[in-house]
Amino acid sequence: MPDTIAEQTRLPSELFVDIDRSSPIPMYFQVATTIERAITDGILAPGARLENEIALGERLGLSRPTVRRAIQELVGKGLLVRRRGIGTQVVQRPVTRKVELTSLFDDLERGSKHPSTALLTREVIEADDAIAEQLSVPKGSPVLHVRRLRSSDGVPLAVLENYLPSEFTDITAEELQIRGLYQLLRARGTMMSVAQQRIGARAATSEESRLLDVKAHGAVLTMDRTAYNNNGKAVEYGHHCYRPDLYAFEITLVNK
Amino acid sequence: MPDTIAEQTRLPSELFVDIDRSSPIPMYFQVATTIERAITDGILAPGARLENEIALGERLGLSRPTVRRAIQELVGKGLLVRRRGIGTQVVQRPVTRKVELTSLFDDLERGSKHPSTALLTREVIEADDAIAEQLSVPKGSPVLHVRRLRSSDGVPLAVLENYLPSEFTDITAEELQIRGLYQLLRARGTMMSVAQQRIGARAATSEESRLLDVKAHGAVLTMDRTAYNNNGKAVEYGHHCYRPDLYAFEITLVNK
DNA sequence: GAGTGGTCTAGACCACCGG
DNA sequence: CGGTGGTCTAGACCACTCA
Repeated sequence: MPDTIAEQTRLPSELFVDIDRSSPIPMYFQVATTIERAITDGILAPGARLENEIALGERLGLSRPTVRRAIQELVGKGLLVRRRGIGTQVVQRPVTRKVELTSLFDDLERGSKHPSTALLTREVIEADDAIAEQLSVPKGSPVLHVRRLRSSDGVPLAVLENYLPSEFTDITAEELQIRGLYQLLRARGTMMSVAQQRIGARAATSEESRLLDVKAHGAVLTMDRTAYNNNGKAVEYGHHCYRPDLYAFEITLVNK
Repeated sequence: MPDTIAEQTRLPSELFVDIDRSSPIPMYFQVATTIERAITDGILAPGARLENEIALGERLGLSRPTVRRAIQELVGKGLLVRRRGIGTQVVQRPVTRKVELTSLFDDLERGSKHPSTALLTREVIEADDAIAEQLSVPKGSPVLHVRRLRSSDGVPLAVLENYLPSEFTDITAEELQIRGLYQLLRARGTMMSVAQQRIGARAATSEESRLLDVKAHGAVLTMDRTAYNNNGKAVEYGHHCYRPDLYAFEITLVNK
């Protein structure tokens, strides 16, 4: 059975009543979120074919590039697929989208869980070779070393070890207790822009198995990350260690 | 020390002599790869500030949207960061970009390692609930179940377990021996378009520790993936299991 | 041949940033 | 204030797919 062309689904115009030309939110973004909601609400069924860009643009009073960008946004999220000469379709997803306990680090703080953090270590040290290289600072320059235990609903979830360059060595233990590291950096005007992560696994150290309540030499999930601010400068290096039965990373890959 | 504005680096025009208007390769792509090469070659140093879009476009005889798209391509790859009112800068990277044994699965086949695959199982089974859901096929419909041991330079690296829907049940054991699964699908006209991955860790089963030469109940890195073709249809579900001392996933995250 | 997405142009106005 | 990127327009031509 070769590919059959799905019936084109015309989105009801009522969906788009919320788009507001005078809003500071870009039009392409408003259109993208509207279509995304139509997908998650089931108005656009999995496999359904979308209207073409031109027609959609005329209905919305928007130019083709703007509509195109909105659609491209959802292609990048992995919700739509496009083929030249064919059209745009909704990706076929499993019906039950259960995600359980899941995915990337910040999700925890957005989710309905109650995260808490215990500060294990806070010290200013001199950067050794490895840290100096990761942060692009001279060897021996002062860096803040932080070690925390992150829990969710009282259950220990991860041991977080981080190194920050000298401009952050004044971050206090009190600040670290109440707020996440990224919130602290954001409050200081540092916006994360790019991060490189490396996800792996290994056996737990004896301290990790004690902290995380994992059996001796049991498996832990690890993530090493170097993050850069919008100036291109490295502002954080972290080595994190997760309980594998409570944590996983979810990633969506697009195209090739 | 607040942000200082880096000196603007004007890329030598000689770099762009290769761009070819009549080439089928899009202009934005040619420009993007040229700039990317300038970064990796060190012509654009980490932290260097790029020419603005307009000026670059005039020099190359290209419109601003085209140049913009080229730059955006590299922002998406995490090589550049942009700030309104400021400009575009190269991300500060650690000088030694050693990646060791690394990253996502297909890399292995592109790399200089010598991959080999041993077929452990090939059978057509009826989809149980979990498989049926992942592949969006009816429960009980025939699916191809494949289990392989992937090695690199003779060292066992991963146990790969895959399920494919009925249109692929005719894939033979011989085909699986000599070519990767994705190459087989591509040869049949199936292009992967989107994939959802979930990366985690757990203790190895006794069979896995035997196959991968990992000690009993040692840690393994796992990846579950559902891949969709450019029609939005699920075409593969896989559960992979990696030796954690030889394998890790590298990811670059952009923006927020 | 008709319909689709992929690329490209030549402008325009705005928001944000630094000096 | 001038310079930057962020958004948007209204067209154009092409490559690809299907009937």
